Amino acid sequence: MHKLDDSLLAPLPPFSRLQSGQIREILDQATPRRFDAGATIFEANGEAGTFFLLLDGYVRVIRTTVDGDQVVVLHIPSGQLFGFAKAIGRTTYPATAVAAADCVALTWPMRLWDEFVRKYDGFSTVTYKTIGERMEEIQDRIVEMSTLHVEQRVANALLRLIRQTGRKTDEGITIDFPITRQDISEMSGTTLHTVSRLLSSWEKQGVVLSKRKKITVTDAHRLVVFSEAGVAN
Amino acid sequence: MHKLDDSLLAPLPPFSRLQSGQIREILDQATPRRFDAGATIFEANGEAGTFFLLLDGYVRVIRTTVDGDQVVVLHIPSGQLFGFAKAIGRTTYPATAVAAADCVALTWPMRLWDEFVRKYDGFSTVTYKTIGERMEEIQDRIVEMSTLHVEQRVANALLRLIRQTGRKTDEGITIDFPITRQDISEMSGTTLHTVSRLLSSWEKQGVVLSKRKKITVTDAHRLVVFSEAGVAN
DNA sequence: GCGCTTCTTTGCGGCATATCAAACTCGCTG
DNA sequence: CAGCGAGTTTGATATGCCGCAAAGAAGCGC
Repeated sequence: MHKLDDSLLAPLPPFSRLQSGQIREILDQATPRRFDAGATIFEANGEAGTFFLLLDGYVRVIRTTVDGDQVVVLHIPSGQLFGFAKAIGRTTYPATAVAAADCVALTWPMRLWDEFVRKYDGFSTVTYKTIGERMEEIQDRIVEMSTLHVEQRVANALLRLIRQTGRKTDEGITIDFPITRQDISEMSGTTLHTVSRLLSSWEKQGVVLSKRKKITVTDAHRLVVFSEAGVAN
Repeated sequence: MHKLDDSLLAPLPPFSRLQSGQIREILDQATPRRFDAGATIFEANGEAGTFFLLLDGYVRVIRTTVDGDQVVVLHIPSGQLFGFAKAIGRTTYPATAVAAADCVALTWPMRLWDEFVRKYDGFSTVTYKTIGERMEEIQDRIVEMSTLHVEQRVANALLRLIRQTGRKTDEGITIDFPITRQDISEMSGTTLHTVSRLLSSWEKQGVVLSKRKKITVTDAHRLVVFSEAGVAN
């Protein structure tokens, strides 16, 4: 394993206010890890012994019900900290994290969390801002689920994906990791069948372009219309 | 306004580790305020100039959609801090807070937040624990909304209410503030009609007892069964 | 290149819930 | 205590979406 470079962390929000010596210190205590797409990074209610910084890839945070249904709570883009149970006064992880794509992450033992918060200015501020944003997002989800129809929710899920994890291509904006109809149904509280039907219909209308495990939004504006329009189609 | 007593705060989690002198300090900077049931305490996206400690009553946190639908995000019981936008890196409130019952709260200007966090040991720890708990509750709601039927969601909403804001009476556990079918429908993502039908049916079965704006759960155990049972009734 | 697994599409029927509509009841205020 | 508004109940009807079923594609390993 070659030595980790300072420039890896310097531009990221949690570390942006730190001096290069401090970043060195933090890096020296980190253990880099790889996760293959689909791998479980940590399990809900598991002992929270480690916190993570996602360097590359995407992480999907899910919860599983007693009878096996999965619900996607949110997606974490690279550059963000995750698994910081200690920051919210927990000793176990509140949800399961799986690698949505191949991932590279730095990991630290949780006991360093308090030390980081104490020693590094801005570290906790930025983290709590992230928590606030995630909280807002899941609140939006509740409002959506309570008030919108399936079509609108799926449109919103897609819009959220391209906003957070989208990559521009010449055809439009594509979701940067393999994602199935099933995944999208778990994000929007519906079934893979309904998602498939919607995507087919949207594809016919030239709003999206989809292959197996691959979705590209070609006309985000129209998709926004679908996410707002009530019953129309 | 008579002088506030130390013993008001001493037993509450955010202050439990503090010495009496510190509590005095905190109290001297507080402004007590009353809110009538139904009054708006603060508005979503409003300038977050104040944070609150609820001494008595219940606060309902809601979000309103563009077309006027309301969704209840959570209820805050007395003894908890709320409106601490600064703690999650915001300058505006993320949702609207209304008094579900007549309320008494202590209020502080938001600029004191950082000072409190710095000066008072355990203050921030306890707050972040609260945030973690609320986050978990909201996530549970998402899972519920995604996987459960209306009957189960309404049962869960009721159970949550009696757990968090319930008061024992000789007939069962009663929700300690006036609550309408409409309110419950806004908590469970359904309509007041459906809630009314469910409550009627449960009342016939002797599980709840309800008057206008008043609900008492007489058989919580059976209600748990409804919250778990799939299609049965 | 063949077969297997995983993912996707599409049709059909049923049902859980929303929606519409209207009457009823409670508790206030004048 | 009459009149009113807010909250509740209940029925009838409509429909969005799920659940079931089965057939296609697409990718992967052997």
